[in-house]
Amino acid sequence: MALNLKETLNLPQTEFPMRGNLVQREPQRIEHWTSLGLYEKIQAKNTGGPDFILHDGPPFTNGDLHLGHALNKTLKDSILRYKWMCGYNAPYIPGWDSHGLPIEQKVSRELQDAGRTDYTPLEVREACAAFADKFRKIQSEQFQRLGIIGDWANEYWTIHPEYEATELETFADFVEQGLVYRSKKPVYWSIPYTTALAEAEIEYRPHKSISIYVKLPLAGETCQALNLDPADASILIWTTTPWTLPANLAVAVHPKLEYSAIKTNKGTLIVASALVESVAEACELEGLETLLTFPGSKLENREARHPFIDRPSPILLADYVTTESGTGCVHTAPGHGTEDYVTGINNGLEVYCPIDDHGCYEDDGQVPAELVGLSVLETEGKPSKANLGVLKIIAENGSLIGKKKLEHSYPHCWRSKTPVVFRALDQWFIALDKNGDRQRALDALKSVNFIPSWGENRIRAAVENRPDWCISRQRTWGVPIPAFYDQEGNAYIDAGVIRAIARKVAVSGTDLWYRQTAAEILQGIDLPASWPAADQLKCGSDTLDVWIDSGTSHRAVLQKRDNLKWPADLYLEGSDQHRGWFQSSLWTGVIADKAAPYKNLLTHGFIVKEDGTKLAKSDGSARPLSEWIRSYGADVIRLWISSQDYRGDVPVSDKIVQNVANNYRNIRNTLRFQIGNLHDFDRNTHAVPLAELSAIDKWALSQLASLVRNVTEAYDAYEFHRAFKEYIDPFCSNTLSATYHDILKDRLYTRSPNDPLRRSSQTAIQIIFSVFTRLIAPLLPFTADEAWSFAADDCDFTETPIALAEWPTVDAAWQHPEIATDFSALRNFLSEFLNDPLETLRQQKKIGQSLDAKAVISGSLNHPEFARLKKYESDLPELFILSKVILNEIPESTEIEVEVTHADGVRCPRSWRWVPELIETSEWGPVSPRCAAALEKSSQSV
RNA sequence: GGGGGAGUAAUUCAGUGGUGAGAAGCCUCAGCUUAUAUCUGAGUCGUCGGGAGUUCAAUCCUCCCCUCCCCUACCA
Repeated sequence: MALNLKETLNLPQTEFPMRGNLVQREPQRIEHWTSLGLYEKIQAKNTGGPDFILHDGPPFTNGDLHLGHALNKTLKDSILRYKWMCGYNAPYIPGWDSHGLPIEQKVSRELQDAGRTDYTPLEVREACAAFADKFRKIQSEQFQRLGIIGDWANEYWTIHPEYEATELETFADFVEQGLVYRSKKPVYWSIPYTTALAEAEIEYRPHKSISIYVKLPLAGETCQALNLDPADASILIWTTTPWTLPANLAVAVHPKLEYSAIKTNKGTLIVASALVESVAEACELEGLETLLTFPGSKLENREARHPFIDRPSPILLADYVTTESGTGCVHTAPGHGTEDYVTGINNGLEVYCPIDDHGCYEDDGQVPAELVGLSVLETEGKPSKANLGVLKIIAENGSLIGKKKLEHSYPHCWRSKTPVVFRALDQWFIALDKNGDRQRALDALKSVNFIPSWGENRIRAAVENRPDWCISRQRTWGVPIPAFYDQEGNAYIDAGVIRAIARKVAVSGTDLWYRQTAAEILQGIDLPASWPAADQLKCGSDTLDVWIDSGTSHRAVLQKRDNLKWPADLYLEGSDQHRGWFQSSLWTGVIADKAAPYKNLLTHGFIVKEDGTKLAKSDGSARPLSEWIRSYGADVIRLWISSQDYRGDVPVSDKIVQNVANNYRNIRNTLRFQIGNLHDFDRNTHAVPLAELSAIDKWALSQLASLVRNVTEAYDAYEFHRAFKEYIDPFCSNTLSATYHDILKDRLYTRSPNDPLRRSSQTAIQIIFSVFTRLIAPLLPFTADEAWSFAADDCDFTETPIALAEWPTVDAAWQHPEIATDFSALRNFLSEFLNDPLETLRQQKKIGQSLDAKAVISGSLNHPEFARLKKYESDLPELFILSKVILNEIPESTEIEVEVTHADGVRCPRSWRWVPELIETSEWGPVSPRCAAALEKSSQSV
């Protein structure tokens, strides 16, 4: 009876489920890890090991996590899990960044929606703190759901009082070094957020500007000097920001460029000679006649008049003027541009900026009445009222002679997505060149290792190019700039005072600044002699740029905690952080600690759609992380991350993740097969000495040795996608599933439980399983731990999780180079010479499985391939999964000939192998002699 | 405008100056029913982004072009 016979086979037995059911089961494992205190156990295990400090970049706590967060934290987690298994002392302190404009904006809106309009700064801050706390908790849970292990109980947070205190102390260092200054300079200004912005808060987006050509009439003396008719002679400027015209104080020309005075139907115009043609086209000029040409230097000290305000606009020389676009005569508004500012300062012009905090023209007596109050802010791509107002004026007075739309990239506020304006106002800055800090920063980068290497260029460029750091923000949700002002508005700032305040902040947080008067804050603090009395002072209302918050983390965390050290071994963030956190941390490190706070800088790209374009909420491609986890489970998402080359952009789609889910299932079932076949194997009593293993098992262990070496090497280089795609996945599907396991079924299932060959293979499987699960544990922590539990304790949740295991190393006894070479050659022989004929027989319905066939291979022992076959003659039926392999020696032949036919004899109903004859057994009926012996042994042992 | 990265099977990744460009995988067919929502075999799929050049020979080298991504910028 076949059914009875099936019961005599040693089939795999395991409760390890074929399907992971990850979505439901993973959370249970997290609970188990937490209740075990897994993180603490790992730290305890590795105390005294070599240090590896990965410093976590703090995500901003203003919403749910998305795949980008998952990419970042998963990479960190995989690295740390690997390092932990390797014995490194590597504490992981997750961090959070919570100050800043986006939260404040959302909270303000919520307050307004609730009908509140009169809230105090303190109320806003409290609401912001509550908001940040809510999302800190949500994000923490979502990260942990991904399997991220860390010291979640001792996370760092930029709004913790001690953290804020360190930040202020760092700021005191800056002040002490004389780097902090206050100045009226043009800065990026976000109108919706009514605040200055830093470089890192700018993003370039396409923008449609109205570019205009405007005549500025030349002063009489200038016309005389050039011998032009004062009635219609003007200098022609070009600008893409009409609203800056009221702030025009000068026109800049290049001293060495050639300029022409041209008679046209729209008056006599001065433009750069090289641009006459393009200007004529853009302004539809006719009847051109060049009156004279001269170098720009000839215009020095000459004067034009503002096109609609009664004041002069001197002509100045500047080297940056080009003939790439425009007219070669540059509209200069020192309050609205960096270069304009410099030119203005050099020529004694006022830093004039008649725009208020909300982007509206002020009534300063100079701005035309019809413009006062108009906003320069563009909404939904429509021209601003200010632009329209200016256009109207210059169109009416005839100074506008050309107008053209121009699409170009323009700086925008990263949060509100509106165009920023350059606006000069009093702000705090950090001087980056004063003490040679920029050069020190660049030097410090030389000692940093970049992965990938091109990261160095990126941060180097950011450091080289950034102007002095504008650090003041007109916001309340942040760390206040500890500056005081007297009644005349003079600012007072002092390192000693700041440090004393920091000590108070360490206890009560920076709310202190908003709760107390200046006199109260300064109570008990010695003021510098030059300061007025404390009761004469007011607290400033600006807060520090949030990049100082997060940029101080290495000081607030690495330097303050006993179990950490400075500098970090590794920072790992998205490539946008080259100009963000990487850079701000570098500056604070170089200024305050004279060195970079990191030794290695690893960056990853961004998640994009399958077609390489950005994710968007509108088409559903920007789903929150929780949805992905709900669909696939954390391990599949993690495996997807591991399979991607993160150095570039990382594409994602359901199809892509589903492909990875296929790989996942293959790995899972391969593990299941191994666990199931080890159910009756006790390593201590059944293991066969490695030297006595059968050849096929020695081959498998050789493959394992290569795998360990290759995967370890890939992990050391943080190249998870190579580890997985190049080594782990092929090992699993080719080496194990398609080859080794397939071959082993016969011996594992049909031989008696204690048969030496069966025990030999179980010995090898046990080793492979133990090693393989550890190799994948950093990538697939849930599945590896689940399998580990079943194998170790035959339960779902072991008390000694795989994360506590040691990283596997190669045992010299696994290596059998000769067998490895021979067997791969023999398997090649199978696929090259045997599979085709087998498939033909199968198509002809002559055989089903390959065990129904036999092969006759003829050749000479002089032929190396035939000699190799001969060498492993007894292994061949197993290796080829045939019932019989006959080697037919033909001494003189030069070729190997193969004949595959249906096997002879009768089919054993138990092992399905064809044998010459069956033996009758009393209990089981006729079976092959080998099966009969196996059955007898089994019944004896029972 | 400048700089960097990338373009190889639906997809994710390998790879090499030289006979038929690989792995996984998708799809189709078949086998097994003793890993069975698993496993095995076979077939299919790519003008190796386009064009030109160097070479006996190019997917790989050179040049030009196209597309995508990132960074950067004083287009005033």
